[in-house]
This record gives sequence, C-alpha cells and structure tokens, in this order.
Amino acid sequence: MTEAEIANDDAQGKPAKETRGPGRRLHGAIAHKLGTDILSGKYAPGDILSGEVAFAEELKVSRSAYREAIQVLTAKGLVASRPKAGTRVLPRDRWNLLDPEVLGWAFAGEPDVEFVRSLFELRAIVEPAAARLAAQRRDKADLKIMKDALAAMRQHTLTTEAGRAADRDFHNAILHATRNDALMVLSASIGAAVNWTTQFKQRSRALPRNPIPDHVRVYDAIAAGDAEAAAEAMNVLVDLALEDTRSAMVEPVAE
Amino acid sequence: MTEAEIANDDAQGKPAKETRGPGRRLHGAIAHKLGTDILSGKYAPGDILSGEVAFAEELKVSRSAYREAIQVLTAKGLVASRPKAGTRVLPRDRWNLLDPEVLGWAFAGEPDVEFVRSLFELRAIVEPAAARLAAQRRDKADLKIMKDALAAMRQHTLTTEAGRAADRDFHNAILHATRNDALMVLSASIGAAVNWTTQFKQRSRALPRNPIPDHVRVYDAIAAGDAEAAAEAMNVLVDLALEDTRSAMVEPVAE
DNA sequence: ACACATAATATGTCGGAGTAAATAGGGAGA
DNA sequence: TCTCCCTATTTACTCCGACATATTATGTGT
Repeated sequence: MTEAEIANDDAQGKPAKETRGPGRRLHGAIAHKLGTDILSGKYAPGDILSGEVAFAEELKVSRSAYREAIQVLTAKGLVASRPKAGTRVLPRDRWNLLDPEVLGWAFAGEPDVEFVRSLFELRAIVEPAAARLAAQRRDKADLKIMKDALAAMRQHTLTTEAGRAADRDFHNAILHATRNDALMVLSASIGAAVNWTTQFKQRSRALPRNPIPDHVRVYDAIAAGDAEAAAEAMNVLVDLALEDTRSAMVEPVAE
Repeated sequence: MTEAEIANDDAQGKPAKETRGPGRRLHGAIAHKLGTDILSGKYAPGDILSGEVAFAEELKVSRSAYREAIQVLTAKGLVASRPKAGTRVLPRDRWNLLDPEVLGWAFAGEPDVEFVRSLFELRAIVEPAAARLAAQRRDKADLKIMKDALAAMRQHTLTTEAGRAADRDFHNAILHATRNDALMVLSASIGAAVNWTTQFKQRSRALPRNPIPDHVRVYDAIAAGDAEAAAEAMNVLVDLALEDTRSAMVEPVAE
C-alpha cells in the first residue's frame, strides 16, 4: 500500500498536531478569518475590503497569500474583485451557503437563527424523501452500515463526539442508499450544520427525548422495503429535530 | 448615484463584451480548463496533476496564475495539494457538485446521464415541497412576479432564451416565496442544470407537451393558498420534466 | 524491520511591470 | 452660464518570475 490517501488529515491523520486551527495553510487561515468576518456580518454586503496592499500589511502577510485567500472567497461567491473598484462583499443571495466551508464559517460565530431554521426545514424536506428512495434501492451492504451505526449510537449516546459521528453515519448511509449523487452532496453540507446544532443542544440542556427508537423505526421500514413507512418514520424524526432546534435557539444558551 | 454596483456583469452589464468566455481572468480560464477536464473524467479521482512548475510551463502561464486556479479548485473540493505528494484529484464524493460553477463545468462537456437524473430527482423532491411552503407564505409581490413570468413564458415559448429565463423566474419566485435561504441557494444551483437540459431537449426534438397549463395550475394553487394542491400540481410538473429528460437522454442527440 | 539522511516538491514571500477602470478635469456646444 | 462629452490621470487589481522555506516521500544504511 504505497499510495497513501491524501487529505485525510482531520479524519485519520495525526490528530495531535494541527487540530487547533482554522486552516493549516496560511491563505487558508486568512480565508477563514475573512470568511467568518463576512458571515458574522462584520463586513456587510456592498462593503469594500480596502486595498490589497493595505490588508496584506495589516495582516502581516504577503500580497500573494492575501490574494489566494481572496480567490477562495471569490470561488465561494462571497466577494468579487475588480480593478480600481476594490474587492466588495457580494449580496447574500450570491453566497454559496451550501458549501461545507462556508457553512462552517457561518457556525463559527453566532449563527443566524433564521438560517439554521431554513437548513432544518430543508432537511425535513429532503430526508424523508431520501428514506423513501433508500427503502426502494438499498442493498444488504447499506443495511449493515445502518445497523452498525445504530449500535454505535446506542452505545455512545449523542453526548459524545463518537455518538454524533454514528448519527451522521446512519443518515449518510441512508443518503448513500438512494444512489443519488446530488442528494449525497447535499447531505454532506447539511450534516455539518446538524452536527453543530446537536452539540449546541447539548450545551443548552439535556436531550428531551431518546432518539434511538425513532431511528430504529426508520431502519426497520427501510430494511422491510416499505417506502411510505420509511418516509413517515423519517418525517417524525426530522420534525422532532426541527422542533427541538427551534426551542433550543429561541432562548439563548446558558453561559 | 456614485456607487456603481459591482459584479452585475451577466445580469445587467454590457452584454456585448464579455459574453464569450469561460472566465475573464487568466486564473479563471485555467480553473475552467482544469475543472472541465476533471468533471469530464480526463483526470480521474486519485490522478495526480504532476508538478506545479511543469503545468505552468505547459499552459504557458506563470506559477501564480496556476496556483490561484488550484486554489479555486481546492475551494470547491475537486483537488487537494500536499508538499511532495503533488496535487491530486479528490474522490467524487468530496466534490462540491452543487456549486454553480462546478455544475457549469459538468455541463460543459458530455454531462453524465446518471448525474443529470440525480439532479432532476432532487428537483422532484424539493420543488413540490417548496410549492407547498410558498402557498402558505407568499405575499402579493410574489404572486405578481409569478404572474408576469407566466405571461412572458406564454409569449416567448421555451424555444427562446427569453422564454427559458421566464421559466427560471417563475420557479425562482416560488422558491423566494418560501422565505427559506437554503432552498433559494439550492434552487440557484439546480436552475442552471434545468436550464441546460431544457435547451438540450430543444436540440433533440420538439417539446412533446405544452408546459403552460401545468404551470398555471401551480400558480392558481399558490395564489389560492392551497398548500396540498400546490404541491400536487408541482409534482406532476417536475415528474413530467424528469420523464422527458430521461427519454431525451437515453437516445443521443441527433447530430 | 527500523531510523535516518536526502532529494523532490509544494508553500510562502517579495517587488515590479502591466492593465483595466473610475474619477476628475477641460473643452465644445446650447 | 450651464450641460454634456471626451480625454487624462490615478488607483487598484492582475500577472509575472525568482528566491527562501517547510514538509514529506523515498532510498539507504544499520
């Protein structure tokens, strides 16, 4: 096995070293800083990031590093640069909010309650339909992954990172069983938000309800190949999550 | 009004000048080339883009331009670079397929039939739910935009770009009426794909069915505030589109 | 099998030349 | 005198190539 996988840093790599920071590269760090600043509203749409040179000096980095960071932000639709005019923050509807990295920036600070709600609403739309498709298309390998994830959830509970990872695995397995690339990509984006909110809920209060039985119902329906039952079971699951999130966010987290 | 808006090029700017090309910047052009090459399968996941310097020389550009292009691709999850190891194409599930630019690259060459199907399947999931929400939350301004778009569709038909733009406007108006940011961003991505496929269908054969009455039914239900009827009407609309697309893609376009 | 040295390669830095565009200024016409 | 248009300057992004650094794959020796 001479061919080492690339870019598995955060998953299996050496967790001791670079677990700290935003981005391991310099321009990555710059992009993270500017990205969070934009997402948090420090720079509003229409604002201008004055001067390549000025910014590079202020951040004590070379112009190249700053430029590459700007390229990243441009690629994600956050800013646009034009000669003489400067680099401006684009209107919000141009932002690539489903980009996992942008999502991370959105949740780095104080996330917008309304936006979180919209994400969970989207999830409540997509996941039941995904469960329906999964019930029709899953094979034995899919079911095994779901079963294992379920077992891991039971063991670790959602209070631990391992438990949340198992939860993600379960939902990802369902998405994977749909055999739909677009759905899978979407799930990767939403998953990050859900995970964040899950630990947010942990901070605010104990889980008001044991989520395991609901997950089991979804699994049983998918295993049985009952599309409608799977959709319905997933429906109650995501509706509960949406409700929990709403109540958890209206009252600020106890400091 | 001294403050000119930035980056309105494709919408209202001077359409005479830069309507031609992939990207107006050099690194944008490089990114476009590499992006299409990756999406078309010329570079498969795991392949290595050998050598920063070698590539820069081959493309006759400076390393900076090449580097900035790589930053863009990295930001979209297509590639990852590590010292000594080179820049490798990431596995497909890491790609940001919902990014509008990536979507454009995917459709620049011969788009993957399976992927197009997955996009339309996603659309068939999302849009009916969006219509349901729109019926509950729309206001008079939303309805006016939909009505206007409908009139424009009637006038221009889907064979013209103006007609397709009206179609997009209609669907975007529905998404906007959901008051859901995540849905709107998603629609922006899907819209590009739908538009592309619409003109694809034009090339292959005449539209087998007049889409106007179906759209009118959706509008009426939303205007009436009947959520279930809106969802159902949209359902038949997107199901037809899915079906049309499937049949249009199985047989290659007549050259 | 393990540890170390080497070499290859990407990353970060720098300053300068080129270029596009917005603003300001001047000239012509009403 | 006022308005409009054209030109010129200035400003900021864009591109370039070279240098320095850090990291790590690979080979070598024990």
